[in-house]
Amino acid sequence: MAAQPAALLGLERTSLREQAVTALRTAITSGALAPSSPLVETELSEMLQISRGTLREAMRQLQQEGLISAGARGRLYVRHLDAKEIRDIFAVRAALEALAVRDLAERADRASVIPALRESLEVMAHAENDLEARIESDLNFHRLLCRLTGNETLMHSWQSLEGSIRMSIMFAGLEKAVGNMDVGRHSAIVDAIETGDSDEAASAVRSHMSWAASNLVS
Amino acid sequence: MAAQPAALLGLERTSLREQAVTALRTAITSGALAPSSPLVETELSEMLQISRGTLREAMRQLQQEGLISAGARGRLYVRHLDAKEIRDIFAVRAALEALAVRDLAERADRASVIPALRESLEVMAHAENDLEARIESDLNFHRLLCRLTGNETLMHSWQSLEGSIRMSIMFAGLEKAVGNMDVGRHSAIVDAIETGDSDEAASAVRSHMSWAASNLVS
DNA sequence: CGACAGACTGTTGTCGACAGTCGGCCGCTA
DNA sequence: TAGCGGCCGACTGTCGACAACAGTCTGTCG
Repeated sequence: MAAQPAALLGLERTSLREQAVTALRTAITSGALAPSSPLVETELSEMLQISRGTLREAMRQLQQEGLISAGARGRLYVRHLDAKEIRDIFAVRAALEALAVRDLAERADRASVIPALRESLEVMAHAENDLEARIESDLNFHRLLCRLTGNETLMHSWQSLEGSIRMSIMFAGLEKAVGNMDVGRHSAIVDAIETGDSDEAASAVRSHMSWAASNLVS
Repeated sequence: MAAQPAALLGLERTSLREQAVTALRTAITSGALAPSSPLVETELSEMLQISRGTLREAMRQLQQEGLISAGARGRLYVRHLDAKEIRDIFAVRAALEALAVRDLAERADRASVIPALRESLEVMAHAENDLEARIESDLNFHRLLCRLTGNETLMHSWQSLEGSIRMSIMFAGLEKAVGNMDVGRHSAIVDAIETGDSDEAASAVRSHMSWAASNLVS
């Protein structure tokens, strides 16, 4: 997410709230803020150098994304995931992505989406050694599956889950997670879409997800 | 979403923000706030008699739920749905609920969830004349499907969609919507769960949803 | 020594105000 | 009269301060 070169006309202007959202999101999904640790408004607002009101809006958004959970009396905590929750998250994710690939595979013009997917796989293959990069390219691929459907609601639901997915990966440890990012496995999904076999595509996604979840919680 | 009876010990202590959220939600899903109409903070805060900061938090939440969409320069509008978006919403909904019923049908103790579902159908059957009540009981049934799985993530995702579903119903008109609330159709889903036929249950949900969506946009 | 009243502290809920920015109106000018 | 520049109203972005409430500590009294 590097800053645009500000190509003359079209400046980069993000509100403090947005900046706070991304800052908190990465802080949580990177483990800088430990799970179950309390999120005190006054502390965070001072750390981020923003007012409490602005911070509150950002937290409300993260809460809706499932990265922050509410305790008694409005108190907020970094969400804690146990093994069951990780499985649950991946079950929902599987359902959403299965819908996506099924939609793509059933299209008459499905050939037009293949190049983008193959290119995404290419990027994934080139990120062999960098753990971070592999994870990012993996998530990019799966996000792309949803985006290509053009179903805004699906895209929105998936993105609401993205934070939880990242937390799952962090919770399990990066080493375990990269085991899920096999290019061959992903390639099978693209192949199924290309041949138009929607059942095969959906079941490939589902088995991929259930395997990934088992791998993470093992 | 009627107010709880405040059952002695455990009073009704809802923050202004929560009250604002539900007030705005019902205002939007009931059509009191027309789709695409601009939501001016100063106006709304005065109407609801709350400060802008409190209102902003509420709006941020509704935005995440998909009831409010953002325009240029932070301006917010009531979301507008076209036919395609309604179909998309119901496609995602179908995927989520198919996951739910599949999960329920594959349980060894699936019999334990049947009574609650049957009772929910009973309520639906008794709300023959009241359009509002039929819609509520229908949504209650579908929400119950998700809740019974015990999958918090699934429940959360479904609820994020609930507002959009209500908007779809309002957009299409209540008369069209009630055509989807046939007890027999819903009963078929419960039957499939009871017999443990997960494929049948899932496909019943999917066909129910695609029929409902077609009906709404017709 | 135990228990209870009271002050105290930490934290969230809520508010009003100021500042920045954009679109539109109006008058000036060539 | 068409173009141009500046003023004005309308909103959102952001902030700091006050109020309320629960939990904790402390001192005192039985």
